[in-house]
Amino acid sequence: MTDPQFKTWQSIQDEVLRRIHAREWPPGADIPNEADLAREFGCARATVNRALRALAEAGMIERRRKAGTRVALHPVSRATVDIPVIRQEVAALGKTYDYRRLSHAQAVPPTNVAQRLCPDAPCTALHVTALHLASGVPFVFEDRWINLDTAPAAATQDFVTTNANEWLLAHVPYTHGEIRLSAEAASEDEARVLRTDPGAPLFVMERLTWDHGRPVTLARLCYAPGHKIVTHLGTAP
Amino acid sequence: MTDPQFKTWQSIQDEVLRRIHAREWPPGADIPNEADLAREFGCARATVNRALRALAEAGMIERRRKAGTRVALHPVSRATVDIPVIRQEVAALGKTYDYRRLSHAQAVPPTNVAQRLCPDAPCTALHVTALHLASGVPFVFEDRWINLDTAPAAATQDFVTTNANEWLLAHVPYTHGEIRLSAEAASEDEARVLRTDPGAPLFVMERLTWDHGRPVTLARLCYAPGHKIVTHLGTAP
DNA sequence: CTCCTCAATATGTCTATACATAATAATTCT
DNA sequence: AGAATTATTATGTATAGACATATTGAGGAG
Repeated sequence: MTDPQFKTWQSIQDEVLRRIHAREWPPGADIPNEADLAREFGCARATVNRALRALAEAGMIERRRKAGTRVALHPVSRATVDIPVIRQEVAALGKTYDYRRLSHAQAVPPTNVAQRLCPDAPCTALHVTALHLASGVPFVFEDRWINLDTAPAAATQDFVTTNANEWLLAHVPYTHGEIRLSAEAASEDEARVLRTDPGAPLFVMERLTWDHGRPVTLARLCYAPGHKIVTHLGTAP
Repeated sequence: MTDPQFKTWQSIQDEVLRRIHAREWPPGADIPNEADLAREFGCARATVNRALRALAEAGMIERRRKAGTRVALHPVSRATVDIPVIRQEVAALGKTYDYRRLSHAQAVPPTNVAQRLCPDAPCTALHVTALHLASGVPFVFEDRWINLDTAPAAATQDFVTTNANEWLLAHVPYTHGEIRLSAEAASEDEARVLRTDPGAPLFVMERLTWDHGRPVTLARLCYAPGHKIVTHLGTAP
């Protein structure tokens, strides 16, 4: 049953997707193993592996050693979000970027922050608040805590001219992070800084980054009203 | 300079990341080609390719044929968001899922919808609004348009018992999509349906899916106040 | 000087083979 | 029977070699 029309891993990926959509392989079903598929498609196992691995990364199928490969029961679509540095985000809008530091102090983080920034022991932290502007208009209000145990070099910076995110990107590596997105009503302070009304719906992004299990920084970014984030599903943009 | 300590593509990825963080290869710099790196690390070129490809997918480096590989100038962090079917989202919260269709009609989409759902020609579309509930409490208000030229089978469905998203996932394949996230103030209608106050900050997700260049459906999902989306940066969750 | 063609080059992919690893199934021991 | 050990199996990964493909840059024609 060697079919010479499937030569590239992309074409194999397409054929597998077709069978899933056509319900030849319904959700939850096991699909043949790589060796059998390679024989059927008339290609090397590595090529089948490449195709199936890509589909697994996209969340369409689930793979486990020995257990085999099965079609995902609930096709979780996995979207990728590009999160640029704010300076770039502003530049992409064709506006001029400006940055203003509002406050800067070493302090003991409040419990809700400490819980995530230093869950194990009490830590010293740097608290920085700042405003990012797009052509003079408030764009993002940033409220950031930096764990000085993980990033001691940050203590030497006052972040008046250099924004904290860019400095950290350049000087403190991180291995992984977590981002929480939500909609929240503007507080009195946030409304004043962002020049909007208290209660206005704000897009809020909370970022917590880690370096090999050690928390680096927790940033809360409040976007001015009207901000949108665009992400993509599937392969092509 | 063959260094036998780099055997797996993961270890090579780590080493490349280390050099990027250590500024041995600063942002924007070209990095050696695969063949040279393979020689340096004492491994096969395919192994280096695997490592670099993963880094490129993560947005850390940029690769172009002939031009070579360079460290990304602006380290856009690329986060992956898992977007489950709402039924699963509710189930994951330990609540019981319920679905209620509110309206259903074939109609000519308003211009702002038509612009995205059928940019080329006027099209017939199906308009469905529905409410998703978690343990009886309004969870998501859905306002969806379905392009009947792309998905004619949808015209036979009334979506009273089957929710449109799940039916579409099961019957109409899509190749890619776009998701827009924003925070918006609840309108009168939205507030009434979601049992909240007009002006309350709502997390809004607009999804537009395509099948080979043909728009399938445009869905606007308004989450009840308090909803958060969590995403991950880097490899490990 | 500009446009075009062509060769050089780095990444992209495929193949065949081999071994590693995780997880299950079968078997043996207590 | 129940626990511990071993075998089996499908995926995960590494390798060397080959060819494909996109781009760039140089050289030549107009």
